[in-house]
Amino acid sequence: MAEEHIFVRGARNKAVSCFFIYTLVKLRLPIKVIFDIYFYDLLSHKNIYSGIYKTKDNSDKPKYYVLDMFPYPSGAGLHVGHPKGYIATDVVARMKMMQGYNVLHPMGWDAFGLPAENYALKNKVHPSVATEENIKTFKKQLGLLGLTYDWDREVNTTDPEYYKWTQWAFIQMFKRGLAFESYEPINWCPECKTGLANEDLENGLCERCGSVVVQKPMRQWVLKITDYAERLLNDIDKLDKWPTSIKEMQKNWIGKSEGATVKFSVISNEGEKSALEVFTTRPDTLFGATYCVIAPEHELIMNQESRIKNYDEVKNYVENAKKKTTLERTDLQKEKTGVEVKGIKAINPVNNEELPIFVADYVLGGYGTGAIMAVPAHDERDFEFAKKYNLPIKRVVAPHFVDPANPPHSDLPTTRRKTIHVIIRNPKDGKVLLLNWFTNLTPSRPHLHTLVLGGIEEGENLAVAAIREAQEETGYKNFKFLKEVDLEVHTEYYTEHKGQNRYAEIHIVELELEDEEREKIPESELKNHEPVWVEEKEVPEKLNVIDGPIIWGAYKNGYFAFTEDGVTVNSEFLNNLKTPEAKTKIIAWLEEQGVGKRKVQYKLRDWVFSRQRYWGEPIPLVNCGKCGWVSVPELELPLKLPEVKNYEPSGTGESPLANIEKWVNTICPVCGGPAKRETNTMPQWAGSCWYYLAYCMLGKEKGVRSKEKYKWDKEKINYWNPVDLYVGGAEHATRHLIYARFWHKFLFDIGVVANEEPFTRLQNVGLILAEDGRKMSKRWNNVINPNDMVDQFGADAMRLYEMFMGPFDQPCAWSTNGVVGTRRFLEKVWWLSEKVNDLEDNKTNEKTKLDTLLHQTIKKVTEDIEAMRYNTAISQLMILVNEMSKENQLFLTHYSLLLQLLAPFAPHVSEELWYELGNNESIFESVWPQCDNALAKSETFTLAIQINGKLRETIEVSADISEEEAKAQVLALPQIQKWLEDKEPKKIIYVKGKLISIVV
RNA sequence: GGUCCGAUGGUGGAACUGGUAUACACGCAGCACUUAAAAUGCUGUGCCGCAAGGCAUGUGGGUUCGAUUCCCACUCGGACCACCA
Repeated sequence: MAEEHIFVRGARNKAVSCFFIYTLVKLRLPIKVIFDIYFYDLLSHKNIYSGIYKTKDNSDKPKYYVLDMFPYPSGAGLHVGHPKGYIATDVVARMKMMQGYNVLHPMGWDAFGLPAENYALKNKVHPSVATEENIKTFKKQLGLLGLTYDWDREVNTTDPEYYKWTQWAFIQMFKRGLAFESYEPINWCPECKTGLANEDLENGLCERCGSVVVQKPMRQWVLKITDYAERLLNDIDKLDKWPTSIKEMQKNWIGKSEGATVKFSVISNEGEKSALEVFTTRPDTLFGATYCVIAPEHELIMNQESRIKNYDEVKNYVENAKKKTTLERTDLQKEKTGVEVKGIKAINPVNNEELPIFVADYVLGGYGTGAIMAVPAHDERDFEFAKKYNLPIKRVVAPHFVDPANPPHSDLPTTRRKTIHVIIRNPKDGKVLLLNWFTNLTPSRPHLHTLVLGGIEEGENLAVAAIREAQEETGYKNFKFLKEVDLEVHTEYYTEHKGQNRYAEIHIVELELEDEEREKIPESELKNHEPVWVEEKEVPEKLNVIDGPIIWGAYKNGYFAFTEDGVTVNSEFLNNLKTPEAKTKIIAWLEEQGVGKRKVQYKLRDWVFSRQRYWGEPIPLVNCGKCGWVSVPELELPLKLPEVKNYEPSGTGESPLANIEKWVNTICPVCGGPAKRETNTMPQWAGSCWYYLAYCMLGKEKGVRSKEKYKWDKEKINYWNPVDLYVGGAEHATRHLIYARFWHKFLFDIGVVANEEPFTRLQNVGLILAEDGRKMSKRWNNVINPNDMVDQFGADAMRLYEMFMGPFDQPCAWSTNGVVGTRRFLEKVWWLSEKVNDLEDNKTNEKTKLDTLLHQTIKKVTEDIEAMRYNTAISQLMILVNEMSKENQLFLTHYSLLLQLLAPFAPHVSEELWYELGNNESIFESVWPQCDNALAKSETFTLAIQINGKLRETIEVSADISEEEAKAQVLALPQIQKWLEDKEPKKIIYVKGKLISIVV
């Protein structure tokens, strides 16, 4: 009842505001007319809207479930940015309603959380009291906007009747081993005095309060979301109506990597053996491992005092690492540090090399096995560490290229040979000698430049080969060998001048020209290429072969960590295999030898599900000395949050609930013996994991009243789900949207929901920024309150503006001037009603220009709302209204169609005008207009005429003009003749319905 | 550093699978109504040029009869992730 009342008054008081009355008065209309316009339906039509926003669970109509991410009812109330998403779903809901769908569009409150609890701490009031107040404010604000929410289906996560089912799902997980107790060190926020999940961190800081988070080992409940990692990842591909950005973010967050574990044996100075297992995604580089690194938390250093020679040093390092905050540990500017663990060595299983073991905090305890094999040649972090501590770097992967300009011919055999590339420098002027290849030899590449290069002959060393090639190809006689560049490159290509496929194993040597003494270059060389001296800075540009940049880069900057795929070298039985094949082969070998196996690793961690705070769902478990952890019997649910005097968390890792002895001490539901309740509560994200199901569990049918408020009615749940359209902020990509997908998949597995994914289509709302381009915040004093906007311009103008301001999913700065614009538009629509002349209606069957525009508008608005391109839908409506304004009178049918198209955006004004036209039922009970394609089709179109790609003329032609006719008409035009200057057109391109392009 | 996205008038933005760049709105200017102002209506509004015309979609190249749209390189901005082996 209440909201119907608001609705009717909304139409009068808000959309048709005092401002409007003022206009009427100014126009000196008789007072009675003003009164009529303003109050008439309040007196007599109060009931025409009743019931249309009540959702029915049984209907012959197809269902449409449109959902908003429900808000946390904060004390600050809504600002103008919050309702953007709600307005958008409301537009869709209203259109779908008119299109004959049974629409569910509900709203609720995600009300557990720290702000309410902190408020309670400060003011000594129960969090539920403040929450209730805030909800009232929110509801009032939303009510002003004329949203279609069915408030009979309002949910609240803090309602015991609601969290009963949150607890129920937890118990199901517990029973299936998906919830387990853990003592791992976790993120601890000293300010909020609670443990946090990985998802609750922002750059190593607490997402709530911004405090520095520390690692603290403590007892906690953890949900095994990693069991679902593979399915959560794979099913992303099924979500074809989700934005790709969100899908990418989820993929990255789950972070699947495929690799292997490798067991290194560890041997102490005294000959004692143990093992060290590492995880690597590059088992193919095993021959290149030059040391191992373990995380400071690694068990190898615990209880090993006797074996580790420098135990004090190691212990000291580990202690320091523990003291570091997460922020310090992940600071990338920081240099890597570490300490060698002396007295023990790791044995590389593949070649029995003894490798030193380091402890360093660049290896994370919580990922993989907490230990790595370091391959500095092919990993940037290991490379950095190895450089710093002077550890050996052994290359085992060579970059591999296939020259795209001259790929090998598949019908020819390939000659493989060791090749030398020679960088020759003249010390006098610093120039570099390149070979310039003759164009007739390399027609596919007219300006080919290479280094001096050639094959290494049997028994030749690099220096000898380099000097020999340099002499032969350049004629200079005296060179000094400077160095070999530390890189081997493999390149495959086709030599045009020799007609062969080549596979070159390239070694790189630097020579210096000693003097200018020079012989004539042999004819055989000179017919292919000529040597040219090039300024050093021009080399990168000139050296235009596929392997040029990497070779020159290695020469200039020295060796770098080559982390890409390539070809394995220096690795015995793996030699000459490309990286993927090498991986397969080494994994097979490891498994055969029993020293390793294939392993898939995820970045996603298990979900730390305990909070040491008061305002959350109690975890429904009891601990019995005899039976261990036992779940609360389902019949006793909900396990209600007890009243407490002091909300202050102890900070010791116990929740405030621990102090309530009466509540804590209970009896074991299994053996009847004494037992203690779990005192941790659930995290804020728990309640939002299934709320979209709760809306479907609430429906109140006449005469059917269940004792339970929420009833797990599978029929109803399966009728409405999955959600057809889900709208909310992108910031939930890796939190709520992963948790909810996990929770839903679990519910699917236990057979209580029918589909595997909860949200069919997801749409992100772009943030509304303040007029100054910053985020709206009390801090900047730039918050705009929707209530003020509604008072000043009316709810419809505000709704319309938020939908018009830009693409829906993009951030956009607020502009109150923009609201003035949409307000003006609505007034134009209002005054158009004066021009409606129903007597003339339908008397003529002639198709008018307005018919065409109107039906084009129907098509565009329908498609645009469906695709959530509201800004262009509204601009089309504006075009239509501008056209209608030019007419002296309007047909009733035309004007009615306009109102129907406008209704989802501006429900108050449209409803009112609809009534003024003499309709007795709500505009939202009318049927959404259908586009008549025959009417939408234009009789003529503007043909553009281009000459040499430039627009020169446009002419209006009949829509069904033929190609020949069009060409003839165009060529006959004197303006066009002028451009052609008597020249014969080379080509005439005709694009139907668009243009003619003449090439002269 | 990685991944993704974006860059169009004074401003927010439009342009379907390559086909008339700047729709729609804001702002600005002029005119009408008014004693005046506001409101409203009409007209104009990318840049250079008297004009014919030329130049313009971050910068530089390429493909094409034709590129805001496709390809390559770069610059700037935003979002997310960030020592994940």
